[in-house]
Amino acid sequence: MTDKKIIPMSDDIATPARRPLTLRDVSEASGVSEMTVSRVLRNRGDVSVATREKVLKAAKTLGYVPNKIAGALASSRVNLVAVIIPSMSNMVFPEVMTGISEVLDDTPLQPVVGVTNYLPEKEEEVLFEMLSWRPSGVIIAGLEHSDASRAMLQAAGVPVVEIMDVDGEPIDAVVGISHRRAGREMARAIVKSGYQNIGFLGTKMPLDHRARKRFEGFTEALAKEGIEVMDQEFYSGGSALAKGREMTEAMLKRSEDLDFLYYSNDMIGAGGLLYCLDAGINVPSDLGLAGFNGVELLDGLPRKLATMDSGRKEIGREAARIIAGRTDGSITESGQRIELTPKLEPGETLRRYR
Amino acid sequence: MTDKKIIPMSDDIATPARRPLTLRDVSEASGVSEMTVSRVLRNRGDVSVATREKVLKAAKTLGYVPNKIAGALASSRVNLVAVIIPSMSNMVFPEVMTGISEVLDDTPLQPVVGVTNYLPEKEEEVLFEMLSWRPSGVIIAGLEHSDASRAMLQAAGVPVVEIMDVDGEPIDAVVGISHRRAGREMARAIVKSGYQNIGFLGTKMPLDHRARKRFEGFTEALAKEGIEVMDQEFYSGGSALAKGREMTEAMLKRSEDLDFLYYSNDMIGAGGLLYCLDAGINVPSDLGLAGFNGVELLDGLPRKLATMDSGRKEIGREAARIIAGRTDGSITESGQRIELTPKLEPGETLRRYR
DNA sequence: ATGAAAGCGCTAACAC
DNA sequence: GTGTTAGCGCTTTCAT
Repeated sequence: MTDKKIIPMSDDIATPARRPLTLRDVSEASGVSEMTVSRVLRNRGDVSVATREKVLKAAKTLGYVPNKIAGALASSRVNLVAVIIPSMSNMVFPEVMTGISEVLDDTPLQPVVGVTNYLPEKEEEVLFEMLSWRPSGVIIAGLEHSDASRAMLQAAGVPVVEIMDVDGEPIDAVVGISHRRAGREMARAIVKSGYQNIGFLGTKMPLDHRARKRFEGFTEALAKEGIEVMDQEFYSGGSALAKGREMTEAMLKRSEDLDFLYYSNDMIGAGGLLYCLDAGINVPSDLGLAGFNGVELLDGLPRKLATMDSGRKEIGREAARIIAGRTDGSITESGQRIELTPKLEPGETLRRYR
Repeated sequence: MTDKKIIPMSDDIATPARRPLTLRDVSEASGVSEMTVSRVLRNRGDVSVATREKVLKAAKTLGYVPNKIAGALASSRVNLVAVIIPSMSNMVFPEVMTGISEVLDDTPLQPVVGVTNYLPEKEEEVLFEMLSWRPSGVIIAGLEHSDASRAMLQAAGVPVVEIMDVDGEPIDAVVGISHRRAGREMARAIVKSGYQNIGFLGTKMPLDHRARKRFEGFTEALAKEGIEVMDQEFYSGGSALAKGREMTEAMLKRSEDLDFLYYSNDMIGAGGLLYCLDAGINVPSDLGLAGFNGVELLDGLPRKLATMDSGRKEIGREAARIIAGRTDGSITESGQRIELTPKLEPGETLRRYR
């Protein structure tokens, strides 16, 4: 085998399709008009089985991927739903997304996520960016938005669902829980269980309006019982579990009389719980603990933390249902309001609850 | 004041802009041609300060939001990067996203996420959907794709970066760690620490190729030392922490001689650790434990779990850098390969390491 | 520094 | 059942 044939590698073969394929390519390959090709590819209108198959075959062999940009411009229909949330890394929004996806998966709609990091300016940016894609609807966390953001949402001319929170004035539809009420109910449950000296531990987040509202509801309900929060501390950054641990230790050391700690989220609550167990503190008889959110992630802790389920998945589902319904015309009204009930989960860190 | 003027509320005022505003509206409002308005709004070309301000003012008062659909079609430039990942709910991909966003935030590019749930068919769907928006690049988890998916990626004519894993044949660029090597190194560290009777606990996920490769590397390295995995178990669904707990208990009960447990991820590892501490098992002297991923979330556990950092954020960053560089022309080559080194974090659950 | 014309790739609306 | 025509709202290109 001395004389091997040398086959030059053509660039055209090595590098596939520089120019993305268009309908026209499929049209030419199948000998069917662009319009009919378009019909086949979208399952619109009547097309004979014969041509349909010709087209499908051509599209497949060419590897045609339709250009939604052009389609959207021509039809002024964009099957995207903008979902704007403050953060992706805590446990709550992934669950909301799950709920949204569950519902949208049965529709032509697709969620697109934007993250604001709890910053109003960033929210404006993200919103502007997303609206410039002309989505079919917007799902946005919270009721507090800058004037500019509210104006954009109003002018967008598409359904807007504000989620998570119902304490405030919605722009259009709203799905969530009352965080004020959640705070109040937790306060009542704690007092009912016989605790009196209550500490609060939370995130240092002036822009986390929902945490703030819970705290307000909490202190308000305590005030009605003549109780004041005995000690409080706020953190920012770092691992929530570790922070919960540290803050709990610090607080218990400086305020020895505390018999209950209310955490603004389950993760720091879990950290606190782990600290208490390590330190040999008797939970819940000497010290009660409660968090917020009801994150499944934490099932498996030595003791189940008392918490209040915020119904995140359900919120996502309901919001998506509203968008889907109003997009496909099955819902014609606007401004719907769905208030879910936060559910107390007493767990094992709340003494003789009831 | 008996004769109040009654000002009828016009629909035009109450209901803002049914029709989204166009460049033309801004043009008319400002008395500047559409073309110049476009230039101002994109900071392209020379425009006199006077007209620039006229235009900006008109755009702002009208509340104009540009239509990217039209812009993208006209310019055939879409500043989106498709990011395709198997799951959003575990701790790993949110971190990858953080890395990606960090880098893309300094560019005009924007990530758009699609989730495949570890299903190849779903991956195909999501990919098709995303490519139909003609993104500027694709970041996709893993090296295993269906033929159709590979074909689409190849034909897309945009930079493709496969992330997380480097054990296999990339389509174009690749950024990740060798999971086989991660498994091998963990095996060696365990043996070096004097453990002999090793159990494995993982997810029942035939489609999680990276977990599979780790396991393969692990057993391979053990085999070299003449050691076989003594017991193994796989779970699916439920809270990872709780599952780790249950599985650990079950395994330790049926295989009493075990002196080490290797978990396929940190969450089930943490569950196992919590069980052991509850059960009064001496960790790490009687039983060693290790997980995988290095999730910061778990800092704050009673004992720091041995793990191997998979460098998720860095992977995200590097992938984004490649896409950004190739999009803006500062990188012209393709097919780059970046292998990061998984870093062993011995924590406190690995006896006399070294 | 500004404007006019053409067209991106597709679909709505209307023929046939 | 299939084809033709005219845009969708922008940007490119070329003219002025």
